[in-house]
Amino acid sequence: MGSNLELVKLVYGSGRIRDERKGEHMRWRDLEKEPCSVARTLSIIGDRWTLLILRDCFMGVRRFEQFESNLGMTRHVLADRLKKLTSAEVLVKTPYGTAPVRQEYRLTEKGFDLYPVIMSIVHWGDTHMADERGAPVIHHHKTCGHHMHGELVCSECGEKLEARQVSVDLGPGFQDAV
Amino acid sequence: MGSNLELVKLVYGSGRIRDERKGEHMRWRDLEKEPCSVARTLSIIGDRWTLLILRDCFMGVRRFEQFESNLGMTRHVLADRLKKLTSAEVLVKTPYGTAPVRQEYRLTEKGFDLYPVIMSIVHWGDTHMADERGAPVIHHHKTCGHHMHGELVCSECGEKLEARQVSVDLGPGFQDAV
DNA sequence: TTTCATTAGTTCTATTTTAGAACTTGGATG
DNA sequence: CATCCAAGTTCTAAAATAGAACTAATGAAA
Repeated sequence: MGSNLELVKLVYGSGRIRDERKGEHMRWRDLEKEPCSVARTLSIIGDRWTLLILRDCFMGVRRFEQFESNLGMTRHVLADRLKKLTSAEVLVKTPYGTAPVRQEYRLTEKGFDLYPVIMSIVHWGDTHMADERGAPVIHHHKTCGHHMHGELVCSECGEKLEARQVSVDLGPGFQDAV
Repeated sequence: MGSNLELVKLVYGSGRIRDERKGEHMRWRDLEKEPCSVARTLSIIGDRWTLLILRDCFMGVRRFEQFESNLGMTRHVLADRLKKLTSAEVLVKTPYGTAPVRQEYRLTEKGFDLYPVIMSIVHWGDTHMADERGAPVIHHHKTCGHHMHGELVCSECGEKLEARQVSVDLGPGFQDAV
C-alpha cells in the first residue's frame, strides 16, 4: 500500500454507516458492516481478550477453567468471548466425556485460518518486545526440522512482502455509499 | 503448536504477575510484562482502535483530522492512541510545513514491521467475512505485477505454515516464576 | 445420605474505558 | 477585527471490564 489517499477516503472514509445516523461516531458493533476486511475481522478479534484466548486455543487449551486460570481474566468476560467466538464459528463447543459430561471449545477450520495472524503478532513481539535474552518461546517446524518464525510472502511470486511494494485498488466487494 | 499443555501452564499460566498481587485478575497494563510475545504485542495493538489507526497509516494517512474523519472515532480516544503509539515508537510525530506548522504521524521501521499483522488480518477478512461479491479491496504487488494476498511461510524452508506442523519450546527469554 | 468438590457457568456492584459533544489555543484568512 | 482551521483538551453519559460471590449439575467421600 503506497499512498492511496483518494482510495482511503472512498473506501474507509465513505462513512456509510455513520451517515445513516448523522453525526454519530462509529460504534464497535457497526464495524462488521464496513467495506474493509480489517474492520470486519476486528469486529471479531479486535477486543482486549479474544486474541489471547485464541493463542491458548492454538496451544491446545480447550476447557473453560483452563482458559480462566491461564489467562487470568474474569469468568464473566471469558464466558461472553467464548460465546461470541462460537457464534462466529471460530470455535465449536462440544460436550465430551460421559459421566461427567464436560464442554470443550475447539478451533474450527475458520479458527485455524487465524494462525497467520497470531504468528505475525508473535514474530513482531519477538523482534520488538523481547529483552536482551531473546524470545520467550521458540518455534520448531516439524516439516523441515528447523527453528523458525513466520514470514509473510506474496502468494504469487513468493517474495517477502514489503508494504511499499503493494498498492491497493477497489475490489468487487466494494460498494459505494448511496 | 500442537498440544503443548504443560508448556502452556508453565509459560502462560505461570501467573507471575498475578501472584504478586494475590488473587487479582490480570489487568491490561500488566500484559507487557508477561513472558509471551502475543501478550506483549497486544499490550500495544490489542485494543479496539489501534489496528484501525495503523491500517490508515499503511494507506498513507498522517494527520489528526484525517484519522478522525476516516475512522469515525472520538477525538479524545484518537489523541490518546496516537500518543501511546508514539511513545511505543510505532509512530513518530513530526511538525511539518511552515506557517501554519502542522503535525504528522508516520510509521517508524518498528511500525512498518506490523505490516504482516495487518495483511494477515486482511486476508482472513477477505476469506471469511466478505460477501458473495468478494473482497472490498484488492492488492497488487508492484514487484511481480500480480494481484495477490499475503501468505505466511516458514522462514527456513519457505513452505506454507500450518499450525499443526509447528511445536513450541521454551526460549532464552523465558524466565520461570520465583 | 449428607457433605464436599469440580466444572461451567450467571449475577451482582464498582471501576475503567469509550462515546458524544463542546470548548481551547495558536496561527492564518478575509 | 472576526472567522476559520488543525490539533488538541475537557466535560458528562453510556458501555465494557474487574472483582467477587452465587448457582446448578454431577460424582466422590465420609
